[in-house]
Amino acid sequence: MVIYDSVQKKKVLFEPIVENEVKIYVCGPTVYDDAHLGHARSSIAFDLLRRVLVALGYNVTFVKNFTDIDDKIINKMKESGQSLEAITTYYIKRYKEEMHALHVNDADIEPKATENVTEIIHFIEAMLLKQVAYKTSDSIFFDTSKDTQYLSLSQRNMDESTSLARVDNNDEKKDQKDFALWKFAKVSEPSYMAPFGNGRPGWHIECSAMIEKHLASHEGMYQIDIHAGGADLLFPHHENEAAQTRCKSGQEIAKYWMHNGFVTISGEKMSKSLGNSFFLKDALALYDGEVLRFYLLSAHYRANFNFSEEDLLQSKKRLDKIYRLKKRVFDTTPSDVNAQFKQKMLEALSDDINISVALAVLDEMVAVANEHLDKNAKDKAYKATTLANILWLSPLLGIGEHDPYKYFQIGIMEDEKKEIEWLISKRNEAKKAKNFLEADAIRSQLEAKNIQLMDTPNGTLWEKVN
RNA sequence: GGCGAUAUGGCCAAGUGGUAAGGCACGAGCCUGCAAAGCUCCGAUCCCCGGUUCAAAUCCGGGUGUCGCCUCCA
Repeated sequence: MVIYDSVQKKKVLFEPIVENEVKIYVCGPTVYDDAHLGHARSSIAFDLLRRVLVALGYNVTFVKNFTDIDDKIINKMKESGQSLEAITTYYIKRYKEEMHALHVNDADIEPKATENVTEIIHFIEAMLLKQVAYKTSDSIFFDTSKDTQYLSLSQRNMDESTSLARVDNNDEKKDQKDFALWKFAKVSEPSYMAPFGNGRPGWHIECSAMIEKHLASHEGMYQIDIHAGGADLLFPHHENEAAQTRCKSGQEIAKYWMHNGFVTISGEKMSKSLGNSFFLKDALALYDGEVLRFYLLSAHYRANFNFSEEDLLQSKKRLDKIYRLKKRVFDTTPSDVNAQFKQKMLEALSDDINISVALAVLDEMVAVANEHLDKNAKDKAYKATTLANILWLSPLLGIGEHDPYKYFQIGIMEDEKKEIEWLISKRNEAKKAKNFLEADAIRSQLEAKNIQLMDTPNGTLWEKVN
């Protein structure tokens, strides 16, 4: 397996710290609002990474957190009058439902910041003891000057060109770069008891603490294999996490870093301030989750992804073809996966998740199978292998897992189905009587309802088309 | 202003030194009563300029465009 390490800025051979064991931590969402397409993209990207590593035989431990205490959530509390828990519980539930619709598997561990405050406090205490953190009147800050490696992750230079006075220079921070580990309690804001003063954790500290708790081996080894997240997290979030863990433990927090590219809409990044967020709930109301997954999956995870409905519908057609082939071979019992197909597929995915090549391998398999079945419709052994190929591939990519007949009938009610089938039988009678005018009239009638007919040797099939 | 990506046929998108994968759309054909589905065939010299090399989309230099990070952010 080769992956692109976003700190080394190149593809490197992936070698887990402990043979066959892979520990991955992905930065999850701050749960104060509905998830958008960007969350979907990131989740899908690393869900695929996880599936590939599992397929390659690794024993993967996958952790994704929920940030459930944060300024934005507190703002939401003030706006809505709801409790912190009510807000975060709601959005976590929504998030998980939407991820399931996208066929994103749950992480092995899904820690929440609020459930790890004790660990966070211990972490901060250790840093205070090592004097890499200091107290001001309202916060505890990390002292970036104590970390000689600071900024090594994002490789930026803030000393000279820090004329970027865009950051408000207030408080008693020793240095503009220092960041809050703990914010002391304010009236009407949630807070936790701590020996150094009641308050609540800053953003970056939770990940360091939870990684240590859930993934570190506790045998003096704090480093995990892969730390992943959106490209915007590299700085400052991951930089700060790395600094914290380095200063506390003397070790690097992660061996490899992976960052996914953004989803843009009309070429612009989605953001609150631009008001162009495309929420997942809205997307899922319009498109099937699997189609959305396949679309978001179809470009390399590091590339920026410009969302467009037109491209999504193009992408759907590609998925349709897989399901049509599945339909063709669905009545057989799967045998063994074609070894060459399997090898080519894993080869592509092992190259930093080269999904484009992987999908090309899949398309080739589909085309070759269709061609073969056109000429040898009764080749049961071939059908069995083809079905095996599809059934092997589906859980690897998280697509094509549905009943192929049902896939083409999404959104069709039972009584509607009966009517369609009744019309089809009427059309077939007309066809038998060579009454093609009537047969075509029925077909047009169905087409008007977005029902496409296909006459095959095994009878007339129908699909709902967009 | 600093830093980092990226620029491939109508659209989406691989490929990082040896004469451009794949998908969608388009066109032609096979199949079909006709369609649909499926299959076959058909299209690009890779943003511009200069350089290195026997050989570059692929390396180097200089431009231009687009996007992102530097502030919460997947």
